[in-house]
Amino acid sequence: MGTRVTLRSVAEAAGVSTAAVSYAFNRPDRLSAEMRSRILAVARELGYSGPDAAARSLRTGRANAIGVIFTTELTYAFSDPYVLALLGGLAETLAHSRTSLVLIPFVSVVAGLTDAEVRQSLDAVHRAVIDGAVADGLTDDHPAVRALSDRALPLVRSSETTTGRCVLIEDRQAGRDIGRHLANLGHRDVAVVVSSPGAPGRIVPRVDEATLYPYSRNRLVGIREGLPADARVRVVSGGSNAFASGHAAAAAILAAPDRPTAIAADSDVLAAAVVETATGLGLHVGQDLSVTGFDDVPLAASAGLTTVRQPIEEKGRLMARMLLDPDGTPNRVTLPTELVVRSSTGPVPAR
Amino acid sequence: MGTRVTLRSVAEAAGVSTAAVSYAFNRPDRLSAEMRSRILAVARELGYSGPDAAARSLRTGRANAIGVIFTTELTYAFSDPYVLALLGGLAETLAHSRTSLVLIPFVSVVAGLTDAEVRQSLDAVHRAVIDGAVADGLTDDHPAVRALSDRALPLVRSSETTTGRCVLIEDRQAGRDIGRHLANLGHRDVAVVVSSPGAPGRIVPRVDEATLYPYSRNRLVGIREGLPADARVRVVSGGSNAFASGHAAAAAILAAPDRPTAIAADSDVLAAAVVETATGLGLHVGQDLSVTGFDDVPLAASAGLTTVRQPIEEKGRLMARMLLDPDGTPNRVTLPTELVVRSSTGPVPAR
DNA sequence: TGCACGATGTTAAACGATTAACACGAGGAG
DNA sequence: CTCCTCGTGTTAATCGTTTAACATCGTGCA
Repeated sequence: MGTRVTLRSVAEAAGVSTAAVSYAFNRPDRLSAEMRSRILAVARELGYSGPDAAARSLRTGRANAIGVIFTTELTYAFSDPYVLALLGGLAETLAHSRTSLVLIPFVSVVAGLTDAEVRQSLDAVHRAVIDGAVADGLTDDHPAVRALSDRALPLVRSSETTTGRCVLIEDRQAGRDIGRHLANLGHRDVAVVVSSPGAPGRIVPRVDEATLYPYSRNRLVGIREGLPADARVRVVSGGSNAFASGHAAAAAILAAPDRPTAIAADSDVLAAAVVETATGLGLHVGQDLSVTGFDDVPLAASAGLTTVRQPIEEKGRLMARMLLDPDGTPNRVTLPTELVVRSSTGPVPAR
Repeated sequence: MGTRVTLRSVAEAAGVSTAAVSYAFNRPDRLSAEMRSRILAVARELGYSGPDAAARSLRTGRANAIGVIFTTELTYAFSDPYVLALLGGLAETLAHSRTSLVLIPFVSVVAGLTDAEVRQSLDAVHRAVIDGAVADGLTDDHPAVRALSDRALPLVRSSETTTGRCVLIEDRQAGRDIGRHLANLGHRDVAVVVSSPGAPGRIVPRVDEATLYPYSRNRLVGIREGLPADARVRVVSGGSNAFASGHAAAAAILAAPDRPTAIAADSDVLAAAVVETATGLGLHVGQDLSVTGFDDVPLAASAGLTTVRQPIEEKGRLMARMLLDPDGTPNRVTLPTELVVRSSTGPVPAR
């Protein structure tokens, strides 16, 4: 009574082998209908609810689940439209293959984490029972990525990697599109708000640019290329991809006496926050100040943001497919982006 | 070379027992520093990345993960602000206990699913390696809930249950608040848009009300109680909790020659869609037509929706805590709600 | 009649780890 | 000097399945 019901106890109660019970649950065709229903009857009677998930995973080597890990902490993730679109894409592909989505909480690698905290985070990565993982925006040397590839799990990433599989967009080219668009409008003084673990509003010195997320860095390089050589570009930390961070960054930028004529943000969320802040200061966005975003999430359209559209859901679908069917899919895919011009950008004001 | 590196192979290579290797990874205090570092060195050399997750789960009986299952399909879930808030709450509690969140794809039980599809869905529930689960809005007799409780997993729900643990809100009381509010404004003809698996826009006959989601049913009962006895109440299916469904339901309702003076929706998303549709038809919401929502998600404030606020994130936090610490938390909690009046409701138009 | 074959069960070897229980030697207390 | 304890390491049982390989038997076919 105190002991748990297992495959074995069912087998004993039914007077058959454990193999038979296993087949009854997994391979109906291997058993006569009569035997099968007898076994299932006994199982039901004993309150046996089918093979144990963990044991099954161990034995078969399959978990029927894939992990997901983000640059941002899980708690924030659910308010980030980019992440949501990606998850939506993943879920769509997974929906009909009885594969679950395991969201691994990873305390993001901001400064000042104790060793113990990092270790505990990594522990979650090690203990996740999964067949593969999707890592969004993480570099090769990110501890979580390392942990995953150490585990020899199939891994699909959304940033450049020489070793693994990835789904990319041309961040640099997209940056160039933005830079050129602003240049054509006459802008020569641009602030770039990058997603970065630092405190929002802080100026990112040139030497630190190497530490930015790869996509941020690439976009930044592109923006510089798209602008004339003599343009001024200041790089400002946008903190996490959230409204509050965007507000803080915008406030810092707009408080400067020689404020820029345009602000290019790393995401639509940040850009929308910049717009809000600017509007609050009495600025007319699209005239006094131009603002660009990135991603073209639904928010962008309603906020009238000029932005770069990337097919996020398609990215998710593709990543999932690359994980589920490693042989039927390429190692590396680059998806197209497109500059979408709306009302948040306009000619540089006549001084 | 072809064979996988395991705890055992490391032990052999290092000339120690498997126990020692296990301790090296799990219980540093059980080993001398020297021995431990020697073992870790050998492990690194062999490319051993730590104990296998599935084996560990089997042996310890812990998965370090909890499952989540919704009434809505996973693909839609990520665009449902209610779900996102709940997930946010869950994640918040889980963040620091190295527990992952397993999103189980369950093909929702709409009509016309083949047996095979349902079975496959249930399979995902059976195969999920988890320590417990959160089920949002599902009844006792939902197949997925049954599967979970058969597995004898701790389960926390957000709907009334005699047997298990749950976090509730007073749906009926909240409904009464809405009904009374509308009654005070003079409304006597109200359409209620309920979340239901049926096609949006369809009238739900009285006999079918028993099949609604429990929270829908309770709110509906409350609304009826809040309205005068002679008021007319028509119940309309809102389909899934998405804008498109809301539009369809609203279109159907507003097309009727004797259209109601107020529409009470089961969620803010549906309500916002109703507002859009009505506005598109030239109606002035708050004057020509009153609309109420439910949840008070961020969307509600910007849309000016009169709605009932429920503490969704708190719900999530609580559910997670009840799962992680079954002994330190009560079996059953009821959270408060509050009617929030905004501009989407107003006095019934003067005929 | 003989025989190969499909259908149906069983045997038993993994899968990769965790952890009581025990063994052993060194050092401290009495 | 003896006994107890503490720190380290090992032995071996166990977690609950899956599945190749084999045994058995009734059948259809030449």
